[in-house]
Amino acid sequence: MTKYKLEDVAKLAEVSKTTVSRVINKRGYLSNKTVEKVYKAMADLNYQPNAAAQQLQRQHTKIIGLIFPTASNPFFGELIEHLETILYQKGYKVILGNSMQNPEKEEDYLSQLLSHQVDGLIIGTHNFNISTYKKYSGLPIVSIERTLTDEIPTISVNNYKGGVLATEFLINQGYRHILHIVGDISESMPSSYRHQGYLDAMANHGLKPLQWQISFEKTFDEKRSSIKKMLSKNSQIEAVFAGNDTDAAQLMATLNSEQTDNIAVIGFDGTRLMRAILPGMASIVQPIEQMASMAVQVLETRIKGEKTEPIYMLDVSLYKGNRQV
Amino acid sequence: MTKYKLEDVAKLAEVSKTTVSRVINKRGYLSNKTVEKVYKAMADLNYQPNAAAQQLQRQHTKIIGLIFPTASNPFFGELIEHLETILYQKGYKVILGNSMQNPEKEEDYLSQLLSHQVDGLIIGTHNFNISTYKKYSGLPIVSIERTLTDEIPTISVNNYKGGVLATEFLINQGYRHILHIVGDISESMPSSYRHQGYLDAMANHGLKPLQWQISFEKTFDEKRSSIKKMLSKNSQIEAVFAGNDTDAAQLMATLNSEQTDNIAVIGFDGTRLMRAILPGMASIVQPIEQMASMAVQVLETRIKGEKTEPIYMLDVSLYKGNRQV
DNA sequence: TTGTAAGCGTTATCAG
DNA sequence: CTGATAACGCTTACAA
Repeated sequence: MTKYKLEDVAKLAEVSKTTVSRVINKRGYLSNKTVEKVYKAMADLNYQPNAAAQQLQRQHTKIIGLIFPTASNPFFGELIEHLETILYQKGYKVILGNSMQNPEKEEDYLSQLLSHQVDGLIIGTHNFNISTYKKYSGLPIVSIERTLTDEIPTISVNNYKGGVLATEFLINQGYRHILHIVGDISESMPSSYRHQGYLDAMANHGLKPLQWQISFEKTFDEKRSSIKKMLSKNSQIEAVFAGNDTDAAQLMATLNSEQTDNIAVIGFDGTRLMRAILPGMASIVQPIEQMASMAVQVLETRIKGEKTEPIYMLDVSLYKGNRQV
Repeated sequence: MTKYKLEDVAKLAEVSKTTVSRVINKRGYLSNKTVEKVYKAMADLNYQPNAAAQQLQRQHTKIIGLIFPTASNPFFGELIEHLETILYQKGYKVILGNSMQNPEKEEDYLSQLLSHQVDGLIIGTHNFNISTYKKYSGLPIVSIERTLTDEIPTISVNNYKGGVLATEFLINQGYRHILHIVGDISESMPSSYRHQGYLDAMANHGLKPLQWQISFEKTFDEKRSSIKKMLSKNSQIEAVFAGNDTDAAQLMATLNSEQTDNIAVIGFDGTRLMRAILPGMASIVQPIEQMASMAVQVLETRIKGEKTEPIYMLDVSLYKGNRQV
């Protein structure tokens, strides 16, 4: 409420500002008597140090910036939650920015946050061409599932394997006309390898690939129309491998309402939420918590100025879905 | 990368620090010529002001703290996303803290963030007794769906009406044995009024209330066991009003897997996500975006030091669910 | 229209 | 063991 400063504490404890600072930071030699006096004074005033002053002096903020498309998608929601949890344990706070459908905002966050407002950045989005990121190379940035520049390390999963796993899961059940719903296609998205996995698995079994594109940024309403159009244009399909779980779930809802639940579906992400509320839906599960802790670990070595690998790839696994909960 | 300061820009542009500061903040009279020189110098150096120094001087941070149980629940995910979007437009950044199952963390965020690290706080959680909050009264805090102290304004929805609406929706379909799944019960949670609405609606129709408790903090696995137990102990029930959508969805999944889909279910929250992937599930929808903008609006008047109401109540509506998507 | 100097609240250096 | 004093990088009177 009323804002006290070091000086007020010092006065009350009848010592100097330096001494107070020392007891707060537990630095140097202090007599027990003064330590106690100071603690008492701090408690009496309910003193809290001014973060801005500390940051200015210490030259770091102990804040990490998180830039993701949206907090409302379960995958990002869970990722953000894990990141915050891990970072908090390490003494960091977290500034969150949602960049969805707003490249200017993304660039704004990048430049503002990096100017002494955060100690590092974890990015799971990018609406720019690589060149925009070039000027940030060398800074403590880690990217999740995006390729930004050669300098910025990427935390990724084995998307190719995921694509193969999903496709073969469907093929093994006897389906032949299998469609793949792809999201945004860009070389900077490792998720494109899911598509390659699908393509290769289909080819290996002599099957003809079919695909449909639904951009991640579309609203649910737009996605629903797109799904319906896809269904009406591909009457022969028997199974669908969706690029992510929400698309898969929306597809299942549509099939359900049209009594065509003989079409098999598999998604991608395997969040806790989706497996809890749609346990019957198969999915490729990403190790979200592991991705978060790897991202933090790599970011920390970056902050220390140490060398990191260009890419860290984690494993995925198949969740077959289970109607017998 | 290399960190430049005002002085470096000033030197390059051959003016004083003051002048550079003026052009950055567009304050006072400047000749076009100097303005341009300065802009050029800033661009050349890719200069970015030091946030800590600005904050120290200006005595505000333009950061708002958001403390919520978890980012991974769709309701909070969407709420957080809307809050971030609105706050960003108003020039604020957002520090996010998840407090779930960690009261110490919550208190830590409270005290740390309020000490000059943020200009205000939006809180959607509380693991404490009211007294802990007393010392923060008067500070720029707004709470969402929690009652903290008399001093802290609450943004809430008409939970009572929601409870009535949900219950009557089921009654009107002819169900008589209707169970209500309640979450955490505490006077500080306006959501308790959902329960009261249920109770009153049942009584008005001469029906006997039945309830089951599932704490919000439980894991999905724990919730699933609890749901199964509830089902086996209440074989006579025909319909369930769940306190939130994820519980409702998990219940539906369980019913589904046990071929007992003759039990009707209605949830509470009505997030975009849930309505998209489970369009068949009825729910009471909260106006999440409106709650976010109301929270920001009230917080801003608090920051200005102006008076606010103790409570702001928003309306809810019934989403009947729709199997014909 | 521009510059000088003081001050925001800490921490670090250097004396004592 | 403790205390002056000078930074940290910016904004803002007050002068010119």
